Amino acid sequence: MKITMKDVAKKAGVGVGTVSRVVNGVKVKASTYEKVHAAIESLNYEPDEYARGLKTNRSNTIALIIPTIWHPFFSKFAYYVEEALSEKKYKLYLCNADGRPEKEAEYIQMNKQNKVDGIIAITYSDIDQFISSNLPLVSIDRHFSDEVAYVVADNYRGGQIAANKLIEFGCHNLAYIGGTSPYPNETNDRKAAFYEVCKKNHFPVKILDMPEPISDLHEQLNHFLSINSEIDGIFTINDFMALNVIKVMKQFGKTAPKDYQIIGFDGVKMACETDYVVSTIVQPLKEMAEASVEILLKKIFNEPTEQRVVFPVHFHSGGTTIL
Amino acid sequence: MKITMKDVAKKAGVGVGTVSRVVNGVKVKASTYEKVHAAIESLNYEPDEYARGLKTNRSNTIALIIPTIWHPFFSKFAYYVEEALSEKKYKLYLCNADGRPEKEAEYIQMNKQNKVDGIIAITYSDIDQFISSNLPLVSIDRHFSDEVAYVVADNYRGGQIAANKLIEFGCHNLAYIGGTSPYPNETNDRKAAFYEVCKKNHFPVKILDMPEPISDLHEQLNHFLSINSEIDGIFTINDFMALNVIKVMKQFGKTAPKDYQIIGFDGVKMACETDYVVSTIVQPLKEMAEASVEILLKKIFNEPTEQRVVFPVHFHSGGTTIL
DNA sequence: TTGAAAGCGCTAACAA
DNA sequence: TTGTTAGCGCTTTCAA
Repeated sequence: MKITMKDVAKKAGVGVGTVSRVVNGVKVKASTYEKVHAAIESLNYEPDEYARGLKTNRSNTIALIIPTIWHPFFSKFAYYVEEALSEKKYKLYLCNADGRPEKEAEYIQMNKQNKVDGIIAITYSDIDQFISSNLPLVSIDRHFSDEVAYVVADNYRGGQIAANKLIEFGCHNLAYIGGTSPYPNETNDRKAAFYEVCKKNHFPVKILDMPEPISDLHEQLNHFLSINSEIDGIFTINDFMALNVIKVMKQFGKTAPKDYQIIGFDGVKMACETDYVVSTIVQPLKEMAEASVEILLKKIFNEPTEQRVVFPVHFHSGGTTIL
Repeated sequence: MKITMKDVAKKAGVGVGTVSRVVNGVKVKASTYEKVHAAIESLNYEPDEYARGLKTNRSNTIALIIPTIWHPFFSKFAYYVEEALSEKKYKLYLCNADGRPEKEAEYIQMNKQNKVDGIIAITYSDIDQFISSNLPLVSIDRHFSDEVAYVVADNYRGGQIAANKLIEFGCHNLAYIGGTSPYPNETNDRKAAFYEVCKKNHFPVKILDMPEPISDLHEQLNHFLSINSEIDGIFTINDFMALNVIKVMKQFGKTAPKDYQIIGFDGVKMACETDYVVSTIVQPLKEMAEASVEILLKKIFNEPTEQRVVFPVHFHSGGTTIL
């Protein structure tokens, strides 16, 4: 049998309202508190969250929508989001959307169903239609509309830093390698900034920009790198692309940083205690996760909040550049 | 204003019971269905999950407790658990317990609060006290009691395979390097099996077994490997330990598989499309995740189920062995 | 300060 | 086949 407030009330010799007050920390007479508290303890009472949620329209739960948790960038982000939420007594629904916009839509619907109070999303699919202006939503790396808050790293600055570092490290023939999502997001700034800095400094720069989803990545890299064999400084859209490039270059007998240098983006580490896997432009994911949570909670409580927060990035060597 | 069943019923000119039937897929007259369906669509009605949960005592949610999502082994597991649950229309609460048993306990309590229907846990802390026999719980890699189901890889066989492979690959001086959790789990079998096979084949074998939490890992490895410089075949408790060993060996000027060979355990890959990072004993994590979900759902529905499922492991080369 | 009571939106038993 | 209704366990208003 399930213990309810009624049981506690009867045992303590008070009304259910009083039990509710004690449970919710509303002030009651000290002696009443003692009685109720004792009854709760002895019955091992736990409030039913669903009954509470029905009354209050609050679930104390938010959903995190990401492409896949099985990727160090997203799992690190999820890690910090969960940490921050846990501190505020919020629970986290995990959604691996992975190219299924209908799954994203489903979680967004859950806001109307009272199952989630808000959503943090890293999404590259076309879900604009599902996003209403009164849905508490924080988006990462992508701008939906002026009503949707978003948190982003300084992608533009990142592209500049990458170009400057490669030039500083003595590269002469630069290249950018990346993919472009069909739905615009701010990661495109990385390429733009890189290109501009190269041009401004009169360095030749080749671009390989593949529309996503990318097929025959390996082949395309192979082709691009073989017809442009003079390339000695590469900037990639992210660290995983850098790893793929490194693999292809190895087949050509080239290793970094001896024969060329390469800088990725994201600052991927496998886990908390491990090292960066390539030289990279690091996004402050912890801070970004915490900011997302903070903004989302403000939205949920209808407090005023920033609509766009930009975080600084920095270069970190991972052994694929000379420094 | 929130749209409720009452609104739908009024609009469709039926009773709320009928709306409920339509929503839950119970058979009604075709014409009634049409009317109700049309009303639902036009009002954009979404059932309140909390009201439903209050009645049914079901949340269609389960919690996944892991040490940290920011680790490819756990994030891969979480990925497949979420996939399997999503298929069954279940939602997943993510809990990074990370050495905080009180956090694990909190999620276990949530079962009583009706917030979760069951739990899948990978835990190395002392939570036996919180686990009652009627809690639907599936444990990974660890046996709690005969009432708690658990899913495990064939750790013993894994240790045997590792020893046999190293011997087959020509190693003569073997070593096991691992850590031991204060709470017993089946990963200890890896060491035992490895040791036995080495002994049976009359190969010398050195053991470095560090009690967790491990302090000065680097120093301990350094010491062990320098006083046992003859070692040319190493088996580690997991892939991350292998990576640490590789780092230390590099400082001694030794690289695998040229100067020694090393096999880890787990089969860690950073993400779906990437490669294994070391030669390793692979656990079939996808199958284990799916089995966990299946068993848990059976427990939730009070169906009979296995209490212990063991999965086979296999060797996979990741370049730190000659084959 | 507290008890009684009215719902929150839904499901399911019962009656029609 | 369908409508009516009694709660599920809680919060919160209103009186006392």
